[in-house]
Amino acid sequence: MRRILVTSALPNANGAIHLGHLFEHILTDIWVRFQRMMGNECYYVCADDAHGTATMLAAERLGTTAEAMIESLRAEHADEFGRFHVDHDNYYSTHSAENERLTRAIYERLAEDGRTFTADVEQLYDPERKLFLADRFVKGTCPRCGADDQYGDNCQVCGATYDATELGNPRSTLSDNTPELRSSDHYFFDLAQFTDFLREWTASDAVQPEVANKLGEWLTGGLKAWDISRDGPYFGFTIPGTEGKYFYVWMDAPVGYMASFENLCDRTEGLDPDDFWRADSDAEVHHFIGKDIINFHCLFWPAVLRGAGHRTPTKVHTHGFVTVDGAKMSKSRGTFINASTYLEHLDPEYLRYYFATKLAANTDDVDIQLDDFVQRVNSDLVGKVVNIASRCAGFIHRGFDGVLAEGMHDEELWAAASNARHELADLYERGDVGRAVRQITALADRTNQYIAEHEPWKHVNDPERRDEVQGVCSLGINVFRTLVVYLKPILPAMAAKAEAFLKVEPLAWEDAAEPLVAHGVDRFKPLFTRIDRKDVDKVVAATVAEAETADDGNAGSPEVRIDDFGKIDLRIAKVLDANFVDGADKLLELRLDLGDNQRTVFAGVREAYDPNALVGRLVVVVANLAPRKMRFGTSEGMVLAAGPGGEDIFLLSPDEGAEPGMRVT
RNA sequence: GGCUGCGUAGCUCAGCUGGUUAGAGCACAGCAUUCAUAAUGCUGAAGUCGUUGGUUCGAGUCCAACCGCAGCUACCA
Repeated sequence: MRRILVTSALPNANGAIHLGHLFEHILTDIWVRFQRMMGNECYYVCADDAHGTATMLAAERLGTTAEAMIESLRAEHADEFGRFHVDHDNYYSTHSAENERLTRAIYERLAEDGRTFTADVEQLYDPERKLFLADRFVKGTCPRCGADDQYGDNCQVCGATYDATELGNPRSTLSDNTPELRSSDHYFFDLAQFTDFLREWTASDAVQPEVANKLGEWLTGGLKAWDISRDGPYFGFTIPGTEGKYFYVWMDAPVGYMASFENLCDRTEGLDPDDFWRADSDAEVHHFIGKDIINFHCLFWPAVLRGAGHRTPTKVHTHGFVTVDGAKMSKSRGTFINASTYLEHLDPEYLRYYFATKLAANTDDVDIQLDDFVQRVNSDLVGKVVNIASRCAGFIHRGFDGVLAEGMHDEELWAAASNARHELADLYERGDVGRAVRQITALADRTNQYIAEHEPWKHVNDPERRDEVQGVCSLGINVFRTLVVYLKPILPAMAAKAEAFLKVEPLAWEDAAEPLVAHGVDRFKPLFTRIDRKDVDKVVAATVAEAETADDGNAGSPEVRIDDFGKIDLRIAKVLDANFVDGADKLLELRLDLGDNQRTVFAGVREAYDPNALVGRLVVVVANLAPRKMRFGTSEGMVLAAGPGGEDIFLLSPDEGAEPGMRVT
């Protein structure tokens, strides 16, 4: 028996679970369920990746603490994966005591052995927000082609790569201020020391060939040291022996796999993390990741493990990205589908099956075609596989008290179905699930042909041929049973219903070796209903609607024309009255004078302004904003303010002389 | 720009180390059938295998260039 620890990449703790995450977790879960059916001891852990500047900023925007935000999202993520039948043994967070201890221990070991060093780094700093700016938070002019509005790492126009410090006219995307150059000590992991080891490791079968090619590019180019520290403010773990220095999120994220597993071990008798992670462990560790993060998992992580005296991963399984109808997932097209939206309209097993048909052991992108999705599920599962049981069960019940025949009516067909377990196991093991599904549906085709050839409906009333009818339908049900075994890693809920129909214990892989003979089965009830294309359309429509109401205040705004701006009626208004709103911790209710009319507007400025201080002052409002029903009443406009939220909100007001009702142009 | 991968019937894909008229499923058309969640079976139509050159007795399969798509290009998670 193999002992296997499996992980999926850690979803970010500042966003919802969407199709991309589901693809990865479902494909991992299929592999895990297969291993368990084979009788292997297989643990599957994951966690939310909680750390980083982005988490900190997202929490600020929401006006809450990072800890509160990540815990509520963690619970939500775990619940949604569960509803897609993704069977994590533990869904934890990287912001945990276990992870902090493990990350520090690994770091200290690396530091003691001379695997790390410090160096002075010059970086852009936003004096207003008081933080060092990562590349994505700086924009400016490309130093090579002069294109404006480019991010701090590379130019979208000419493709040049550069340091953020080389940008012309840099500005912070967080505050729009001009950042200043500051230097700071950074801690580095000296990856180059592991070049020989990594060359060897990547040449083993630990990674797919195309991944090895990609890694070869970095290996021959020479490995750079990894900057594993960040200056505060940052949401993460502090580096031991420093002040205001934090571990970069990619230092503690993969350690989060170990931490999640350790947390599981703590509440599981007889399970010891060291059995899986010590250097000479004979257990297996498998990581499932997307191709965007192979450098972290196939260079950095194995080197860190090696340097810290742990075992290295048995295998990193890399997959491609999900596209929908041939294009990147898009909110406006309604294809950036969140788990929660999908669940409102469709059965999770539809998606699991469709993903399975697309799975291969390569890094190609996987395209979801919505029409194809509906057709494949309806035709393969309902029309072919489930149909076999559906059409045979009636005869067995009407003529034979629901009891299957003693022998196999067609030995050859039975052997084909039963023996397929060897090759299918091989395909599952390799991750070539799409090919496995094709072979499974081919078996279903063959079985439907077989039933059509023997026409049991013609002979069921002929006493001479009763045995034949029972034999044909019993074999049909037996083949169906093997198909359930083979599909069970993909369709656990359908398999459970089929097990109830067959009146058998939960099926294991080797159950396909022997048929059911002289065995009573239940009456047949539908195991699976067809997808209605209309429900798919509802998911798309709901996704579009979500995108329209979403607050994307941190995204870069598209260019607009003067007439676009003209559509917005901005007016000067005078605050007549301002009051707290019962039950709302962020809102104030404002009564505004717009010259020719008065309005009630709710503004999210409670944490920043005392209502009494607002009465009498002039503000700017969007006067033609569609009225919005809120929990506490209807808001008839929007008061303009700037700032990230919480206590840092700054109302706009006009210079002396402006009067209520004046239009802002 | 560099790099990695991909480009085969309307759609999803299979074609291993080059070798007879390029395969399957879905969709489509016709026929059959009615046991089954209008499910199933049979037959058929449909491809200059991204383009152009090359290697070879012979290339979808190897090489080169080009075109198109996706991704990566290391302090974005």
